[in-house]
Amino acid sequence: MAASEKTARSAAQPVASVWTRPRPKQREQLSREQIVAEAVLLLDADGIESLSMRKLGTRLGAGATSLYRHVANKDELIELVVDEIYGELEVPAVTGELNWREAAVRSAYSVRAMAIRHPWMASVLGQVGLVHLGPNVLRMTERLADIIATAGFAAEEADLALSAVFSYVIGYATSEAAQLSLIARSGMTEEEWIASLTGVAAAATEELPRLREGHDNYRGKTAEQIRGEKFDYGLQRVLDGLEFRLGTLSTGGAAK
Amino acid sequence: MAASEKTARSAAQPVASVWTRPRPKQREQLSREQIVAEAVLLLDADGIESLSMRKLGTRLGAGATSLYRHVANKDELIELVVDEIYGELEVPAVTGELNWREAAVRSAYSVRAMAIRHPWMASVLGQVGLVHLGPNVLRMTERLADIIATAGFAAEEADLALSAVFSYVIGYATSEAAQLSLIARSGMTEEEWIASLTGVAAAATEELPRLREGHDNYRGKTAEQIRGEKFDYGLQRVLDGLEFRLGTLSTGGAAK
DNA sequence: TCTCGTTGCGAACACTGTACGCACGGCGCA
DNA sequence: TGCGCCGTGCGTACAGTGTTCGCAACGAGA
Repeated sequence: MAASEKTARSAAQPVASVWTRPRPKQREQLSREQIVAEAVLLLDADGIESLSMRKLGTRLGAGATSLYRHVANKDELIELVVDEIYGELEVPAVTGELNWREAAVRSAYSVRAMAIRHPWMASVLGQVGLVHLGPNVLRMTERLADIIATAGFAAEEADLALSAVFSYVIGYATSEAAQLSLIARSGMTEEEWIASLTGVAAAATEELPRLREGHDNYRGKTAEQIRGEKFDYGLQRVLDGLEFRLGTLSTGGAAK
Repeated sequence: MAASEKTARSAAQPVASVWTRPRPKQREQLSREQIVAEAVLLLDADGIESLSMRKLGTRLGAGATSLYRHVANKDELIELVVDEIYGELEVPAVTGELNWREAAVRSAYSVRAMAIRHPWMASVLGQVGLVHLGPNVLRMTERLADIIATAGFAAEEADLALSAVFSYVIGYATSEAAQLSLIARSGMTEEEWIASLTGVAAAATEELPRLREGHDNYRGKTAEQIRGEKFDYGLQRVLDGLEFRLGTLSTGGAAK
């Protein structure tokens, strides 16, 4: 729109009247925060492959290349966006009423909710890694480490334990998110999608009895229920494993 | 271009000699297998963002658009590539000498090795999901389900247990792979990269004591050792959790 | 020998990320 | 008040991208 204003100005109205002047130009400043926020909106709405600098620019009422005054790269923009999203996570502190396991469970569910809210994160995490440490990522990691430490892990083991839980949660959540965004792109509901998929795979699974067994137990539950139960089951097993390890530590036996 | 070549040919060399003939044209048939294999080579060498249809075409001595005779899409190509890589996994069967836990460990290590061999898989898995079932993915999943089943999980729980292990392994391996490919792109060695990173983050971690603690325990080990130990620790905890669950099942108590 | 389906491929289109240089507005200083 | 400068927006341009379309050439079958 800025373009049309300008060409109209110079072509149709060469006279420099006050009224046809370039328009006070608004000059409404862009800001990095604004850009990141709008990028999140666009990503949530249309997914990762629809994020282009030009589209983002016009959404902000700005030219495409204006963004580069506030952001070095598209890659840098994505890093900022990732950290922004990590800022949404709720990692509770361990208190008298909330033991470490409950705190860990809540944090895990917060991560999963984040992945479902922003399914494009799945495609982005594999590219950017988890290590590009924005302030929010750092803060969250610190608080998670705190939960693990209060569980009773010594400093040299806490990092390992944290990585165990986090890997499970991220692995499950990103798989789930990737699947959901795949479904969304297909335009079906989740149940339709699963039906069409099992229909196609029925022939293939004939000589794959185990998979067939697994799928038969899902009757009568919504797909969302299943996903939730699956997540919780794995999470409880991981935490069980860590608690078991704590037990062997306190009784003096050093496990492998 | 073809037009100019052709006119040049017919103009400068109107005689239809055997040697000046249009070239037997080679016509060396492309095949889907060839294309996928070359794509894997290119991905391994230069990473995901260097995979373009034109580049892949020229590598195969073919025009860019010729590939579309054998592959519908770039997306479809990537699906094929993913399945191809899954075909590399070694998932042993449970035997008398190899109990389920050992078989699971070997499978897990095979997945991790795959992710390190092909770090671009990390960026791709988040986009394509794990569900786009090529034959190799199906076969592997079936064999993993088999391992879990022989562990003693009933049909309705086996799927949950499988998902737990798989999520952890995928989560860890993709994080690791993403980190490694990030390092590779930076041109440093892994140790240099870590050093530069901790240097930058030193100021930030001052008020984040837990993170600082964690990092101090890594002295005297190579980065590769650390990654390996971390992976193994989490894996053992997940398997511990599943074994614990098996115990509560056999003694009759139904856990939450 | 002729025809037909299959395959390769050049040209073209709509987009992408991004470098460059110009124009403009507000701010500090004379 | 005037002036110059710096930060900002943005038009233009370039090299690449995925993909479509239509043409040309080939091998096989009639």
